Order: sequence, then C-alpha cells, then structure tokens
Amino acid sequence: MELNVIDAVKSSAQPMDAQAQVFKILTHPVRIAILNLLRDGEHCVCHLEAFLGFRQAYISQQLAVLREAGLIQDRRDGWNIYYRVVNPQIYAVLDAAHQLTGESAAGTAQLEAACPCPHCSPKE
Amino acid sequence: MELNVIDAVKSSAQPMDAQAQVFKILTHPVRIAILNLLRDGEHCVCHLEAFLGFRQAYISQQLAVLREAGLIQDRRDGWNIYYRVVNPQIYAVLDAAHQLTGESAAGTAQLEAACPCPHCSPKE
DNA sequence: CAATCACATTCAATTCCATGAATATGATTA
DNA sequence: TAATCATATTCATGGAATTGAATGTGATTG
Repeated sequence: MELNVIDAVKSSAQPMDAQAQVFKILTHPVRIAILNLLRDGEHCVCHLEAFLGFRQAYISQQLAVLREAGLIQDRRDGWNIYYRVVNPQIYAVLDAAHQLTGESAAGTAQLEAACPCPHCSPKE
Repeated sequence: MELNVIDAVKSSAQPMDAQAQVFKILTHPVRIAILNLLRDGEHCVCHLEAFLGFRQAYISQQLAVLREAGLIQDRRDGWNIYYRVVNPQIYAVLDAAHQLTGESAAGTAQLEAACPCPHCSPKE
C-alpha cells in the first residue's frame, strides 16, 4: 500500500481528486521552495538544508511528503542522498500559480550557504 | 481585514506563500468542480447545486471559500446570484495539474440536472 | 566491528480544515 | 409588511496537517 498521489487516484477515485491531491502537496512554502531548488537538477539533502536554513529533520520530513507523493525521487551516492524531480510538469503548475499571484521573482533568493557535500567543498 | 488570498500575500509575506495559499484553495474536489463549471462563464448557485448534486448550503460554503480567496465574484440578478471567475489564469493552474496527473477528460461530466432559475426553465 | 557520517522516522501537541445541521439574510412579490 | 424565494452564515465536531523534539537507520571508514 502507500501508493503515491498520482498513481493512487488514477484508478478508482473521482477525476478531480488527483488534481486536489497534487495541490495538497503544494500547500506548503517549504515544499515549494524545495521543488524550486530542484529546478536545475538534483541536489543532496545537505544542499537543501543549507540553502533553506531549516533543521535537517524538518527538511527530511518535507522531502518525505514529496517523495511519498511521487513528485521526487532519491538516489544515494556514498554518504549523500540526492533528490530530483520525477516529472518536470510540476513546474508548469508552480509557474501557473506564480503568474496568477503576480509575483516578481521566481522566489529562489537563497542563502548561498556553505554545504559540506563532496560537490561543494572538495575542489572548487 | 479579511483580505483575499492574492492581495493578502502580495505585501508582507514570503514569495511562495502566495502560491501555497492558492493551492490551498484548490485542495478540494468540489471547489475544483465549481471552477470547472465556471469555465464557460457565470452560473447561478442553483445551477451549481443541480449540476454537482450537493446540498445548497454546502455549495455555498465552498463558494464562500473561493470568493474570500478572491478567485470568484458574485453578481445578483433578481432572486439569483451569479458567480464568475475573476482571473481566468486560474485555469492554467488547473490545466497544468490536470496534465501532470494524466487524466483523460477535463472532469466535467455533470448531472445535467434541471435548474429552476429563469435562465433554465422559462423559455427554452 | 565500532565510530561516524548523512539522512530518516516516530511521537506528541497544537492548529487547521471539512462538513452536517441549524439558522439567518436580503431581495422580491402579494 | 408578511410570505417566499435563493442564497449565506454560524456552530460544533471529528479528522488531518504542521512541526519540535528525540531517536533510529544504513552506508562508510578506520
């Protein structure tokens, strides 16, 4: 059991429940921020933690929601776990809402904090 | 006070809160269904009631949520109150989510029930 | 295999949302 | 102005989402 959102509603439920479920996942600024950070490809959790400035466990909780919804996937590489968006169409949803609310920037003004992962610290 | 969603978050809040608020409104199959019914222009409440098959008070509750969020507006004409979508860009959000979830129809398979409003019963 | 690292999960408390039931409102007609 | 119509609101309750705190897991290194 524990189907992801998209698969779950494809069969038995009402048509608009699938949309509603997706929106439910997006009803959270941190989750939106995570998805925005993943626009340029995969990132490890320490990245997200550093850029968003929240506790690790909290980030992990939100990642779990996105993961169980089937919106992101994880991949382990040594010590780090890298997350990536499964279906880029999710950004069409985010962008449409962004246009509707008429905001200025795409909302990715990060902290540019230091990250200890091998992609950050070692060479460059 | 009681600002609508779009106005409320434009000033003081975080960027992605505005998007999150919009998504929160859409986290409800009945509200999505109402918006879909309003795709072809305004409808009176009795229409929505007849087409969706819910109690009047329930429809009215959901209309209130949409209205207070600034997504729809009402107009009185005699006995009936007609609702319309304020900004059609909301459909870009719905359609994007619809595409993401890969549904077949636009989810507007209504009941085609009878409605007592003057637009329905009197002449045609 | 013990220590350590990056990350995940569980638990509990609070707050928020959904919804049925009952009732209110405000325009309209007689 | 009283009755009636379409629609709105209030209230109460059960259930779900949020989040802090603590702890667990599994790969990696020595």
